[in-house]
Amino acid sequence: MINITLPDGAVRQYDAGVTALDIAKSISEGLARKVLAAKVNGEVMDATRPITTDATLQLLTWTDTDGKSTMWHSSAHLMAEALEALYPGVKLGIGPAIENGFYYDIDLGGRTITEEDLRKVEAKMVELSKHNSIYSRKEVSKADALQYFTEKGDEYKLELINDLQDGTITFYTQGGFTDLCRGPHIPNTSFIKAIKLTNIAGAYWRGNEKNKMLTRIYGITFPNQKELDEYLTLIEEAKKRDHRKLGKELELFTFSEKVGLGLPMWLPKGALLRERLQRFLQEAQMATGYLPVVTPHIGNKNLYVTSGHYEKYGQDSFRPITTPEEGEEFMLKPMNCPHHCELYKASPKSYKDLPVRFAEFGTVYRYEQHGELHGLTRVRGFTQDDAHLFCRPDQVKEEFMKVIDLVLYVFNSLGFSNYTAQVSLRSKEDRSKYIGTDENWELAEKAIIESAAEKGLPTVVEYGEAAFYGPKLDFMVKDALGRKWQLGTIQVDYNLPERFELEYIGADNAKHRPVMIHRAPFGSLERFIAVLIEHCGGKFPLWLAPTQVKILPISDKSQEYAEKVAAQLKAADIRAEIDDRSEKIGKKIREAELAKIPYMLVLGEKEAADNLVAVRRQSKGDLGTMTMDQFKALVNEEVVNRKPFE
RNA sequence: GCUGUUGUAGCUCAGGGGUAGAGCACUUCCUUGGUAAGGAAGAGGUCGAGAGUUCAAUUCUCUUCAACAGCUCCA
Repeated sequence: MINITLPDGAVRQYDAGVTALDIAKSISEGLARKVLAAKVNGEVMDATRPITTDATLQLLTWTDTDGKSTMWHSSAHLMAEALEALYPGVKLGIGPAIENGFYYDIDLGGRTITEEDLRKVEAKMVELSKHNSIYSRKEVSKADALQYFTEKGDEYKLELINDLQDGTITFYTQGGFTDLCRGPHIPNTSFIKAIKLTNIAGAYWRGNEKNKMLTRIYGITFPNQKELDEYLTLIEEAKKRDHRKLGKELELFTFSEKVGLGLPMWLPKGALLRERLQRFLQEAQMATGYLPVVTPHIGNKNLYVTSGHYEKYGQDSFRPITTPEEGEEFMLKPMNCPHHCELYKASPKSYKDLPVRFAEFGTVYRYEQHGELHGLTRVRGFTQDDAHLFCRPDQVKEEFMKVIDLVLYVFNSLGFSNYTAQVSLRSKEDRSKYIGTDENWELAEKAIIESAAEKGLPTVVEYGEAAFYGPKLDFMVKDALGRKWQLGTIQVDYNLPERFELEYIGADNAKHRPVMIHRAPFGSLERFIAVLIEHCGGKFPLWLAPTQVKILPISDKSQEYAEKVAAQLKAADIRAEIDDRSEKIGKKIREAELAKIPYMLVLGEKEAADNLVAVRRQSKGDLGTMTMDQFKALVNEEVVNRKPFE
């Protein structure tokens, strides 16, 4: 007999070799029907695997993340089975579960697959799922595994098997389909009730752009149709919040093919929003000892040779600008750090001067590959809310933590609560792409890891994500469709100070090297605003709204009063516009609602007679009448407290 | 950059080998209306660009440019 400890602490006894599914059955039949997989001693495995020793057991169902991903992984196998049935000879790459659903990379040998084909594959999957095929696990020797896929003629699987250790290889079979797979899987295909293949895309084999591009089919499955419908509705809703769509509708920004790809242009309303954000951060920075600086948009090529950026990015960047004079080359500024290093050198520094904090909203230009461009989140010209802190080694941690505070202040003020803090370190394998000594890197990595830990940030560590000159702490936020974007970033850098030979005179009257901290709480104004738009669905907090109040006279008779009210609001620093068209009040309200203007003032003869305003709140409706002073106080209170728009 | 999809009026989209249509927006006129669309008339497009096939191309073919999805990349 073995002891099985359940999540509630209860211990039950079973014969050795019992399966999680058996245990579920012993608890209740209803539970057994829902079990997708099991977590045994912390490891997720098939609910049908025998358990032979004492263990802790958690039964995984659809409500568990691991339960979902097990089902989606099994769904990928089901899709592969359907694909083999419909497209004999198809070769399979990998087919994992992802955050929302699964995909399988396939090689159709020159054939293409269309959206309509996906519907056929879906239908085949539904048909196969009804066979209630069991997912059965089998351990195989490397030789047998190689033989199986050699006969099948699937070179991708052979490549995968060659990288595996003999004795660790397992196959899973359901229906007529067998795949190389570590598992785990759901007990049988009947759990998969609702299926949607969402899209087709290309993906390089093993993520390497030198390799062949396979066809990737994405899909998602659910245990019932209702949940699938809800999911699809959610996606539709999310698309309505897309910043590219809202940016156009709310007249915030635009692009022009003639101006160039990835070069956003800000329309008046968007520019106003940008300026509000800029002023907000400037004020916070002035309060914490930053000094504003301004540097030019171009820099001599030698500046970037010194910094190392030219060697690293010169070939993949905008080409240098040449002058009529021979031999002079300038580059569009792709970052502000080298300029700031030279600013630091403008005067000798004492240890008493440090830290020096140079801040600049610096517009930079980077040649991003065509296919990477994406709305405002990935562009070729953008403005960083950049600053460089030059400090003594003993000040690094304190300064770093103050920057974390500033980033969190910015995020909190805008209601960004679901970020992840990512510690981006060097790749463990390939170190050739980084500059500087191991010693400096270790110092920098240590400073970041310790600071983040002391601030209690929930962090994830990613290797290979560091900048070439130093590690980073990145604040990642998701857009409407769940794509992750890096917003705030803080980087510790021991390398550029060395390359630029930055110095300060210490208390010992000797020269020392300062440490540099790069930081940008927004990341870039463009990307930050993109994510902000998607977060609030275009309903900006009042303090940021380009137009805060729309004044809606009921008829021409109230025009004069409307203008008087507008003048008073302007004097109170409230951004208001009058809708003086000869339209009915219902239409004016509808359009102001759709434009997501926070407040509407409906003004007719009644209001004019009593010197009042009838206030309407966007998406909330009529708030009744009040005096101008009351309305101004209402607005002011909301602005000062930076209340989020509900 | 790679794979796939798309490109028709300012916007959202329909159409289709015989040189184009709707709704909204826009202009003018009527209407002066009290909390999510008042009415009428008008104007607006070399159907992304180039080449080919054809008596004839916006429609078919090829090339190219751009957008979108994903991959790769991101100082």
